[in-house]
Amino acid sequence: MSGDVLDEVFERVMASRVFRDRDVLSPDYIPDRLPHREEEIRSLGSVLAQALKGSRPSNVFIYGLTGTGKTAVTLYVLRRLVAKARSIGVNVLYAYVNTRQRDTAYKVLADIAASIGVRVPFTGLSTAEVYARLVRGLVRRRGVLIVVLDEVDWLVKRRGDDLLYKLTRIGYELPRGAMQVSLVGITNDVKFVDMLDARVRSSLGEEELVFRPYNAEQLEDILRERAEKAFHPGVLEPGVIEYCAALAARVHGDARRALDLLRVAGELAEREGASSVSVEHVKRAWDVIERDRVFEVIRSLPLQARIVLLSLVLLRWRGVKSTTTGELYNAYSLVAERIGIDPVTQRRVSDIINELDMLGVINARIVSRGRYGKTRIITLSADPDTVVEALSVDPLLGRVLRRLRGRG
DNA sequence: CCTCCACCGGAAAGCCGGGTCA
DNA sequence: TGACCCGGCTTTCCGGTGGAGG
Repeated sequence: MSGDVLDEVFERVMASRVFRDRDVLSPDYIPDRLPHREEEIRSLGSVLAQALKGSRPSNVFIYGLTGTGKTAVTLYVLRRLVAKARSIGVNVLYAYVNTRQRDTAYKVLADIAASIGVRVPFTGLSTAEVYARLVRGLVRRRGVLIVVLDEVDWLVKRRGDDLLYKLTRIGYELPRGAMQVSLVGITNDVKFVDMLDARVRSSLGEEELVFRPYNAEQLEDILRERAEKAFHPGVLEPGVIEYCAALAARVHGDARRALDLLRVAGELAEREGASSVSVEHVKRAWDVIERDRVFEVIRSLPLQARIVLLSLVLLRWRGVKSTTTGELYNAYSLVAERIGIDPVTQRRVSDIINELDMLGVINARIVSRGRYGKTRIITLSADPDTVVEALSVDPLLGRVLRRLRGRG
C-alpha cells in the first residue's frame, strides 16, 4: 500500500541522521549571533536607538552586495530594538518591505500601512488615497515607525524616486505628537545613489553603512556556527564547509548562497539515506540550485521573453555561440512569425534582453564595433539543456524545440 | 580628427485585464 | 452600474554614443 511507502519516507526523515534543525539554514532564519557583522550591528543600533527616547532616528542607507548580511543585520537590530522599547514602555514599530517583491508605490504604501494596522484593499484605490490613509493612521498613533525598504533600487529603477521623496518628507505632513517615521533603505547596487534626486539622496543618506562581502574564512565561520545547530555532530565530512565557503566566495562572498549550498547538500544526503554529507553532495547541490533557479526564472517570464530566449537557443544549435541585438531580433522575428505570434518591436526586445541579462540567464554586454555600430554581444549563460527543458514546459514552445532539435 | 553605423535607452502614451467605490 | 485606478506589457518617437575607418 502507498501508506507503507509513505510511512517509510516519514520514518526516514524523522530518523534523519543528517539534520537536527534544517530551518537554521533557511534564508529567512535570523540567528542570535551574526559573526563578522559586529561593527555593522553596532553602527545601525546606535543610530536607531534614538527611537527608545521617543525621537526620530536619522534615516539610514545601507549598501552591500547580496548575501552580505544587510537584511539579517537590519532585522536583527530592529527586533531587539522593538523588544527593548516594549520593555521600557515606548512604542516602536517597524515595517519591512522588500521592494523587489512589492515593486509598486501602491504595494509599498499598503505594506507600511498594514504595519501600523491600517488595512487597504489590494487594488482599486489611487496611490494618493493609500498615502492619505497611511498619514491619517500615523496621526492617530504615537511613537516611532521605522520603515525598511529592502532592495530599494528595484523600486526606483522601475518607478522613479517619487515615493522615496514623499516618504522622506512624510514627517512634514504630520502634526506634532503623531507617530514619526524613519527610513532604512537597503540596496546592493553601488551606483544606485546616482539615480536619486539630490534632495532624496541627502535625506535618505543621513547615515550610511557599507557592508563588505565576506571572505572565504568568514564564510566558514558563519557556516560552522549554523552547521552546529543544523546538523547532527560529525555529519559533515571534512572539507565540506570549506568547499561551500570557497564556492560562495567565488561569487563575491555571498553568505546566502553558501547556506543554500550547505542546506541542499544536506537534503541530498538525507534523501539518499547517507549518514554524512560529502563534498560530492555539495557539487551536486550547486547544480540543483542553479537548475531550480533557471526553471523559476523561465517559468515567470512573459511569453515574448521566452520566445527571445528560445531564439537564442536555436541560434546556438546552429553553432552561433554569441550574437548581437540585431541578429537575435531577426531570429526572434522569424520564430514568432512561424509560431503565429505577432513579434514585438526591437525596442521592446532590447528591454527583454536587459531583463534576461539581469536575471542571469543570458550575458549581454554593450560593445562598440566602431564603423559597425554599437550593440550588445549576447551569449547564453545558463546551461542550454536546462533552458530547453524549462522552455519546454510551455507546450507551444516545447513543440517548436522538439521539431527543431538537432538541425539548423 | 571627424563620421557614421547599429544600435542604446529615456519619455510618453496606449491597451488590456483586473480591481474598488459610490 | 459606470467612473476610475492599477500594473504589466507594449509602441512610437527620438536624442545619444564608442570607436573603426576614412
